[in-house]
Amino acid sequence: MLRRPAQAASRLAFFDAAPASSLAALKSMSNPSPTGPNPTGVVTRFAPSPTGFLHIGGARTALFNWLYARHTGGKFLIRVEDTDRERSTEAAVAAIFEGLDWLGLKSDDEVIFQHTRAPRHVEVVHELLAKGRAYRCWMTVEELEVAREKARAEGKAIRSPWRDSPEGDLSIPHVIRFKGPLDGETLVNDLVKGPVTFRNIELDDLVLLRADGAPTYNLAVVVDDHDMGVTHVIRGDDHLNNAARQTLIYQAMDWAVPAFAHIPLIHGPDGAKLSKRHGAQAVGEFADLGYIPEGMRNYLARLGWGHGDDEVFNDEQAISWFDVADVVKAPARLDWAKLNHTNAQHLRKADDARLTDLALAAAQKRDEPLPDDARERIARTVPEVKEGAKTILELVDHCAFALKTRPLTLDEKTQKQLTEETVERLKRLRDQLASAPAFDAATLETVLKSFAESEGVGFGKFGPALRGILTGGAPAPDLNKTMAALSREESLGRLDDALAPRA
RNA sequence: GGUCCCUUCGUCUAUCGGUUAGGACGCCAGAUUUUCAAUCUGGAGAGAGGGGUUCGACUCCCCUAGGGACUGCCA
Repeated sequence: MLRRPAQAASRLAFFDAAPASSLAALKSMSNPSPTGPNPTGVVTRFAPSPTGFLHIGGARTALFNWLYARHTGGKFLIRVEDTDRERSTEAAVAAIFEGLDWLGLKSDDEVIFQHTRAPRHVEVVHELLAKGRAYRCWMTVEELEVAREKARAEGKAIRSPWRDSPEGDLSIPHVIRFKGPLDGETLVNDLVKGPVTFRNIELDDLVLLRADGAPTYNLAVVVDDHDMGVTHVIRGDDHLNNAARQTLIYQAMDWAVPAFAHIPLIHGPDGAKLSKRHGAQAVGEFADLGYIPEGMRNYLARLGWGHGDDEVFNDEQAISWFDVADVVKAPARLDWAKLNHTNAQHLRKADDARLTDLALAAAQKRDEPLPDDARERIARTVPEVKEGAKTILELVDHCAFALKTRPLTLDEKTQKQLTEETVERLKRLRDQLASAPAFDAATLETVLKSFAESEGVGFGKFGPALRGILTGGAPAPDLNKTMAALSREESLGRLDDALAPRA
């Protein structure tokens, strides 16, 4: 049932490579396995059409393909479906690869650009013609419209009168259609939906080659999937109907039909098809909102697929557990709250240095000016605040208190708390802090506790004032952590600013 | 209109003929408390409706309703 990838290799070699302008992108996007063995023979592919950004639903489709390939020890390939030259743009190609790259999904072989394979597609069409499984059709647009209306009224598939008549004038532009069987039925044994049968009479004779000689999608996918040795076609369930038509083409060519897995689309929180009004759609937007790739992968994997009670897991676990057959049949809704939670779980596990880089980059995008030592400040603060942040953007918010420069302006609430008694007490605390053996959160916790004890008061007597002085009212973690994040010098400085006798 | 797909707490899911229908997010309450979070404990919350099959149905079958896809010389 499974075709060896080697069988496909020779075919592909005969086509020219992608446009030079895209070569750089290709290099970075492909990650050919050095050895190349593929014991299970599984080959999956993600085949986006470059007419826009990488949609979150497409990203999940890519992820499922990738997970399944990894799970089976097979290959994951990427093919750009750009047969529609009018609508395909290079900007879109770049955007899609940027999204995939961010998500960490790379092709195991060179990326295929479908339009470069047009000669091969034409070749196959001529084979079908020779086999009597395709025919030339000179129907005009007007004729088609009439036929379509009639077919719709009768509840039948559209048929061309040229199907059974002698060929017309070859010099007049015409399309080439597939000659589908009129009886029997076609079974699509879908891995997700189960067996689905279509009566062949319902399936129309789809156009294989346009009047301008360009191949159409339904033909190109079949030829490319076959030539690339794709064994598992995992794609959106908007293609379920196409699967039957495509199966017919495989059969006409005597090619093995790949396994199909049609996964449901992702809907917006209200259950409607995901669109602009639901907030983000493009994976790039999720990146800008401060989600991190591993959090996104985890959330996306859990959307429409589950493994018992496991909610938060890493790639290794996802790979070992994932199976397309377990994908849920119904469409899932995007849930921002759960995305946030999942992302937060991964954020807290992420490396501090990496988070510092991400937070700094996000902070630089904001309008507020940053101190020269912003990186150092963020680096000190990240470990103390990352557990409370759901996104990188929130992480930056939580670093804000540390990015303020002296002297801080104290809010009214804090100023009111600075009674003579409190000021004197904080001065005593200042001395304790100055002589603390170390300035990490753990040490400071001890210092604060013993100070409160020696003063014979609770934290309530000086905590709020201290906090106000240290943060200027910005949200911050526990006082000991806040001071550790600020450093001894900055903490004492902020205290001195506030405790100095007023002029 | 026709063909096809889908339907368990608000949301994501578990269950694969016998469970007090489990978990997670969110929500509510409490704990903690030096702000905002985070954290911990507890709670409310579901098998679209109707028929079958069966000793027994969320699970199998049929119908209805609702949602969706396709029906292009788009992909």
